[in-house]
Amino acid sequence: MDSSKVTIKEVAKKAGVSIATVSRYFSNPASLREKNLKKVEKAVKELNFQPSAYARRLAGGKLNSFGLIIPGYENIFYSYYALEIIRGIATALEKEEIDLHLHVFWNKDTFKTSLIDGIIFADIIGNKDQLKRIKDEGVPIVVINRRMDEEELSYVAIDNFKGSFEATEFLINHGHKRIAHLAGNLEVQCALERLDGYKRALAKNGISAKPEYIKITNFSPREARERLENLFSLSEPPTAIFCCSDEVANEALIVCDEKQIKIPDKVSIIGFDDNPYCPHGNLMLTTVRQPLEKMTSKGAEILQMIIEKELPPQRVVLDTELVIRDTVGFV
Amino acid sequence: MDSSKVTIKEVAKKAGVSIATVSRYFSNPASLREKNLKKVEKAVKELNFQPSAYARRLAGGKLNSFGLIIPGYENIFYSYYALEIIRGIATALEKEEIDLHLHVFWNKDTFKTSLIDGIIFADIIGNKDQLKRIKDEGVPIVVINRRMDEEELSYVAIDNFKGSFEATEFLINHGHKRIAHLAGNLEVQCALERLDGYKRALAKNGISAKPEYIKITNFSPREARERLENLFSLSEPPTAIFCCSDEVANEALIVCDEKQIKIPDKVSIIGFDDNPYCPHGNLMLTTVRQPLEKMTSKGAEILQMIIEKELPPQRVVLDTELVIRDTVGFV
DNA sequence: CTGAAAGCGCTAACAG
DNA sequence: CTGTTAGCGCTTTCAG
Repeated sequence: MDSSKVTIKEVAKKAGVSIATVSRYFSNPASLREKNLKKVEKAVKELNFQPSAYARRLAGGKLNSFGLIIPGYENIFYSYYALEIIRGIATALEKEEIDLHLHVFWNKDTFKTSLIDGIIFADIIGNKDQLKRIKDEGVPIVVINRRMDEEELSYVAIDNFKGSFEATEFLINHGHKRIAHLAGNLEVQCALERLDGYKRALAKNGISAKPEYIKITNFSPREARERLENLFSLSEPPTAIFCCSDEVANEALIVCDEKQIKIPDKVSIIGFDDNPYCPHGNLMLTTVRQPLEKMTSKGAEILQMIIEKELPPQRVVLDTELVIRDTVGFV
Repeated sequence: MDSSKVTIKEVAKKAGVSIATVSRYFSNPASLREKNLKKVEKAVKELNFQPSAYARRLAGGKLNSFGLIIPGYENIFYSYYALEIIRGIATALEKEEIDLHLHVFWNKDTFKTSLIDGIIFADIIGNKDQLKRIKDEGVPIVVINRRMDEEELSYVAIDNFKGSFEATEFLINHGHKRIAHLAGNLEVQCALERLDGYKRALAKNGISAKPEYIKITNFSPREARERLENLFSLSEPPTAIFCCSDEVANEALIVCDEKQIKIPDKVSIIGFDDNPYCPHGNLMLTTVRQPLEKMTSKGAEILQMIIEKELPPQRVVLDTELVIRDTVGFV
């Protein structure tokens, strides 16, 4: 029953045709005469033949396998974000019978491009050199969750600036003036954009951004907790906190709980992500939803297009959506 | 800069040696003369050469790529479980510079075994035929999270029976007699084992298992909610609920919250998983922790061993650990 | 529409 | 220790 060695040759023999015909059966069945088609079909079935992907690739074909590279930086790989990306891409590719070759970039660039037809980068954090190398090899690439205008590259990003701007204005429209921002690591593009959106909204509405209201958390709940302690011990504590992620916002909810600070009466909170894994009791978090699913499906789609026909870099920026729930009140 | 076409031939030419020598440089550098080694090294660097994984494989080498097949059944792929498996395997393989080829089994068996050196199955649910086919092809296999004693297969499983038994006895030792069980889908082996453990603990302690206390939830919080309503409307509602997963247990906590049923005073609850994504406000769930990380690392390790040298099926069963927190009280 | 034949890039005997 | 050579399984001209 060991069919591991079934090759195109045996199929050809069994079907009484040449191996070229068997090959055509897979690549262009319409070009076969009805009779031969049937014969090959039968032989393939009986031998349980599956063409070897690598031999195929070696001979110039496709592997039907996309790479997905996720930065290991700051445990991004262990975050909700990474999870959604993996799911989204896998789900999008499934329809096309394309497999996902998952790779985490820790610090050495060990990715083997010979195992894939194209690559999706989930953000670029600390692996710019890798990106360059792979690009130089001529491998089709799509970058996700990050604008890449400086390069000749396709990307699908999210308008973090706008999302952040809207969220902050939402707070301002509720009468808040003392608005803090728990920012992410500013080496990460989206964190920077979110900070910018926040600042811009403040500026536009004539509120000066106080440095003591801006805290870097690196997206980590634990660090967020420290910054929060800080914020609440200010002589003029903020009445609203705009957080770089739901995980951070969730930590804020917990800290407020502990301190008996009533939400949204005393403090308003907005998150970013719309992460379903962050439900805090009965309080539903007001947050900025990222269209992660759309981003991944679009990314997968673009990569396929690029591979199919040579195209100029495709650039897509997706809008976020403010999801209004329970954690913002009027001041 | 397009190095996509750099082959072993060009490296050989540049280094002034034969392609065989270049090949040896990668497979067994120690066999080269110092001088040639240096020459090849230099050429490889300058040309930025990376051997083609598929050509290598075709010629009898390894791909250094493991497949991971996750059943799509009942959205398992979208669960905490799947996430942990992916992370665990990817992390374990990273050290060995082995890549992960991720594949979700939805309903068609489309997995291409020619893209991997070996396969890890994350449970077998609805894809027994696929397992059989791949096994027949002679591909090295490890099954994770499922005993496979009926087959000649390696596996790393978890002792669900024992974990469940201990949890139920823990409840009994707290004086509970009316203990309900929210079970998972019984087509899933671990769900069945958990139910068995529960029944056995009851039996051992002279408590008869009431059918109305055993509810199937399919691991779904939404279904759990319905069953819970059911349970609480019984003339003799349970004083303790042992749940098949933390997600289900979490739903139980929420429902109790809504119904103002005090935990653990009025009802005790135990989950299964120790899923960090299920924190319910300040109440910490008492639960059975599964050693998922150990399971994945062990699985990856075994697969490597099997590939290295032909071994008889390796069978490992890991213990769970009861994590005592806030949700179980005396009756 | 079909078959023969020339590789794709690499490994692994086999000679030297 | 190193080079030569015969494939690995498949695709793709090129004739027929």
